[in-house]
Parts: sequence; structure tokens; C-alpha cells
Amino acid sequence: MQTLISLLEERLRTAVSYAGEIEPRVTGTADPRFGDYQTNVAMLLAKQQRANPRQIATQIIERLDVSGICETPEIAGAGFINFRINTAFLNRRFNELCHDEMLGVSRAKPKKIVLDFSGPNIAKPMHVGHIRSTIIGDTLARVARFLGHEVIADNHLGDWGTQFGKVIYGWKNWRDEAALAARPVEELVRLYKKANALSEQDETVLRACRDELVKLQGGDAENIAIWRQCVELSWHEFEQMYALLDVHFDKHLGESSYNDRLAPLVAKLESTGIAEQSEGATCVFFRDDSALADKPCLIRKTDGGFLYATTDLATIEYRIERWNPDEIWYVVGAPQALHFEQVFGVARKMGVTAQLRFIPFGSILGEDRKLMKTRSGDNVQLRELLEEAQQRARAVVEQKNAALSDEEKNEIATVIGIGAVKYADLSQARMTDYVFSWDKMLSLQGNTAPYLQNAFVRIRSIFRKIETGSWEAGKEDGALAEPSEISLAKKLMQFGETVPLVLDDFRPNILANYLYELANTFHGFYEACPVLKADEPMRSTRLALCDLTARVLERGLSLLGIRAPEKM
RNA sequence: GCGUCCGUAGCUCAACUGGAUAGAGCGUUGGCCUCCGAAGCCAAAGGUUGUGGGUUCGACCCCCGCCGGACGCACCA
Repeated sequence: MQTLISLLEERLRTAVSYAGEIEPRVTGTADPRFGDYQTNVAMLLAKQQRANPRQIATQIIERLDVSGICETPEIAGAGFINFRINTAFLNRRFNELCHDEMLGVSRAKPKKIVLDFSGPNIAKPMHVGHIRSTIIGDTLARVARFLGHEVIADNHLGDWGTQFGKVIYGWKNWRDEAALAARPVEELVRLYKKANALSEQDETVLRACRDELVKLQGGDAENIAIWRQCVELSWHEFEQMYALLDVHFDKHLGESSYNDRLAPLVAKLESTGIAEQSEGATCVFFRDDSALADKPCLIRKTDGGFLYATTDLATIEYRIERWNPDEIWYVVGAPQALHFEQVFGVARKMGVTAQLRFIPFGSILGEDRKLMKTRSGDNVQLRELLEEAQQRARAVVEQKNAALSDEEKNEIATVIGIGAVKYADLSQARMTDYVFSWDKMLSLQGNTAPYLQNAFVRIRSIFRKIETGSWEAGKEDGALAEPSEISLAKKLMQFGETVPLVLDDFRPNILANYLYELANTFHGFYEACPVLKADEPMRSTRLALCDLTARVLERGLSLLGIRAPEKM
């Protein structure tokens, strides 16, 4: 289904073709007084031609055919052309929308996309710092799929690093089987910390840890077996977090999957002259790029070891060979900007043509406004956050809806609590840093997920009250009349305009903002217009509005990875 | 030192990428449940968008200079 914006742009394109090359753009208006949609194309043309914008606007309107869509367009301000949708068209459009499975969203030209996100480290707990990549990545996957793209969601786990020397040393000397069974990651962290602390005091422990690492890297059977258990135990615990968050992956190919490709890759880069020796290390220089001229990408250390960038390059090579995607998206924190600039630069030198897109996000800061460090153990853990969220939601459910069974209350508390946490993150612009705050992440009032869920619940409650058969979706032929009916219908039509914008610049928050506005408009309608007590055909029209609102809310929330409960 | 990102109401954040009188939530103040779920609705107060210039019909947004902050700049990931 074509959006109103693209319909208006199409008509405008024909109307302005006389004036030369220009792509007219239509946007929603800032204020209903200016109608529903506007274009600034007359002002842009006027600038090109050094002419009077209002005169140009008049000429455009003379050539513009939007009859049957809007009232006569008006010229306002410095030369805006304002459009007001006419009621007959709105009614027809609303009816079509009620029957559209895609709820007004048109599918995009399908692409194959590898989406790299989350990527927690094995043997370390997931903390609040991991939540952004996980949630933003999952939302982008959901939106991309809804628009018709093929997405391969790949969790690039940090399962191969120097920390394993210490973990293995600890494992061999102090592991507690019971603790390992109950809270595996916690136990692995304990072992790591103990080994770390001791090796700072005792040279022999430090050396022993290094030996374990060398043995692991050399393929020692015992150490490989221990490492594999660490991976499995950690992954098992991560899976619980992902299940709770309702986040899913198609692949979880960790860094270790690429070990065998590192040496051949470096050899290839050297033999093709892309990489060279410098100060004993192997690196790739970007001499033709002034910004990167003094920032080579290191791919092999003086001691022969490989680096982060080497693994990432091998990963790109693998993904291209295996899937030949059109694009690869990386949802990774903004501090890694330089790293990815370098890696992408090397990839291009290697002849990679797939679009490589770095999708950075702002950091979560501690109370001191400093970055929450992954290394310092005193971060708020993800498990803690999600448990607290459920508890707070549970307390509110208890107070609002005491009659429900315990099972229902718990189920609702999960949907509400987790939804609130996800929405708190997704409703924010991607690049802004934010200070972690329990109250903010766990707020259940105002611009939050429960606000949207509540609108949905109100609607479901209405439908529980009508007899089956007394209303059927799609049978209505009433007319939108009340102002709050009309503004709700108009808002519903914007869903199709909003969803594709999310992928334009990878901004889930514009979908979140839209859903908030939709819920807000619905609440306004709900206060102003009785539904069940209205006379026919008004009742049917209002039921249709409710039904469509519920479907858009449910779909929109599901694109954000948030569930819509029947009751709360 | 160089580079990247950022600075908006008391607090936390938006602003459809250059559009019209900069909007929400929290908090504060006042009003609305004998009516479909009050996790809601309505209203009030709150701003020189860090700062000084520039570009233009028009700037929170683009350019330059300051001030303040976070992060990154060769062998961690």
C-alpha cells in the first residue's frame, strides 16, 4: 500500500517537472493548523531560480492534481504548500488500511543482511552495557525482516581471549562444582578474579596463567576441553537472558570460529602487498587517506599473535564466502569507531564490495558520568536489572489487578517490566550517552512501554465485552466524523510512513516516538468517544478504529521486541 | 596535541536530517472515576537551544573560533 506521502510526492513530481530537476519532498506538518502534510519544494525552486517562492507555489498548484485526495492546497508562510486530507478520501483510505495485512507499510527491495550484535564475552557476566547492542540490534533485525529483507542475526561472541589463561588456571586449582552448576558465570568470574589478584602478587602464578594460555592456543586437549565447557556454561546462561529479553539469533559464531583463518589471511594480505612490516608488527597503512594516514591497522603483533582487527577481517571474509550478503551491519558502541573505520578500509582493499555499516550507539555512563567499564566488576548486571524490573512491575500488578492468579501476575510482570527496560533504551536517540538510572529504566508511567501496553489493554477489554458476531472486522461502513476519530485515523496512517524511516539512519526511537503519539492520540479518542454505547453505524466505525489501533500497537511493539498483554 | 561524539525546561530526553510559535515524560500546582480499565485524560508554570561570529528567505541542525564533557589515537578485546 502506497503511503500518502509518496502519493503526494508522486503528484508533485509531475507538477514541478516543468521547472527542471528537483525531487519534491513531503513531510507531516508541525501544527494541525497548517493541514496534515506540507512541502517546501516551491522555496527550493525559488532559491534555484532566484524567484518569488509564493509565485512559484502558485504555479505549482495550478499544475498540481490532488483532487480526490486533499482540499485545495494552501500557500502559507514563506512559501509552504499545505495539504489537508479530505474526509471522503480519509474514509476510503481508512477502510483499505483495515484490510491491509502490512498495516500500510510497503515492502522494500529485498536485501540480504548480516547483522552483528550483542557479542558478550564468555566467562564474564552480561551487564547493563550489553543491553544497547542487544536490543537495538534485535529491533533492527525485526524491522528489516518486516520490510522484507533477509536477515542473518549473528552473535559474535567474545569466546577467545587472554582472560582464558587465568580462568583455566583457576579452574584447575579452585573450582567449586556446586557453584559452577548453580551460577556458572559467577563462578568463572570468581576463578578469574582470584587468579588475577594472585598473579599480581606472585610471579609464578602469573607465569602459570600464561602457560595455560599458550597451551590453550596451541591446542592442548585438556585446556581446550575446559575452555569448551566455559563457553557452554556461559552460553547457557546468556540464553536465559536472551529468552527473557525475547532476543533471537540465527548464528552464534564466536571469535574462536575464525582462529584457523587468521594466519592464512595475514599471509594473503602480505603477499598481495596490502599489509607490510613495521616496527616488527604486520600492519596495513592508509597513506592515501589523510584522516588515517598515521593510523595503521595492526593485524599481527611482534610476538606473532593476532589481534581484534585480524579476527574481524577474517569474519568479514567468512561472511562474504558463506552468505554473499549485500550488507553487513555492526551494532557496536561508538568508542569503536576508529577500529571499524580501519577494518572496513582494509576490507575494501581486499576487494569487499558488500556495504559495511557501523551502527554506533552512545555509552551508558555511571553515576559519575564516566563510562561504565566492562572490566570493573561493579557494574550493574543485566540479570539484576531484569529481575528488579520484573519485581517492580509485579508490585504494581498486585496493586492494580489483585484478582488475577499468581501465574497471570508473574507473566504480566515480565511483559511489563522487560518491556519498560527495552523501551527506555529504544525510545532514546541512538547516539546519546545516558547515565544509568534504575528509576528511569524501570519507570512504568508517562512515556514508557506500559503506557503503550495500557492503550492496547483498554482496547482488548472493550472487545471482551462485545458478543462474538456482533461486530466483524472489515464489515463496517460508517464514517469518521468526530475530531478525535479523525486525528486517530490520520495517526494510524502514519505507521506506514514511519517504519521504513527506522532503517534510513537506524533509529528505533522514531518508531518508539510514533507509537507513543499513537497511544496518546488513542487515549484522547477513548476519553472523548464512547465506543460500546454509541449508536450504529458510529459504534462499528469506532470499533474499527479500536481494532486497527490495537493491531498497529501490537505490531509496532513487536518490532521493538515488546509484547502486548491482554490484561495488566 | 590530533580525531570522533556531545552540550536543549529544575531532572531525563525529543525535535521527521535546513522549515512555520523548540516538544514530551518525571517533578511541582490545580481539575476529571454513579460512563468501555485512572499504568489514563485536561490545564498551568517552566527556554536567549553552552558561548561569540558567519552562511540564507529561514539555523538546535551547516561553517569558523572559544568554554565544558565523554571517548579514541601501534601490538587488549
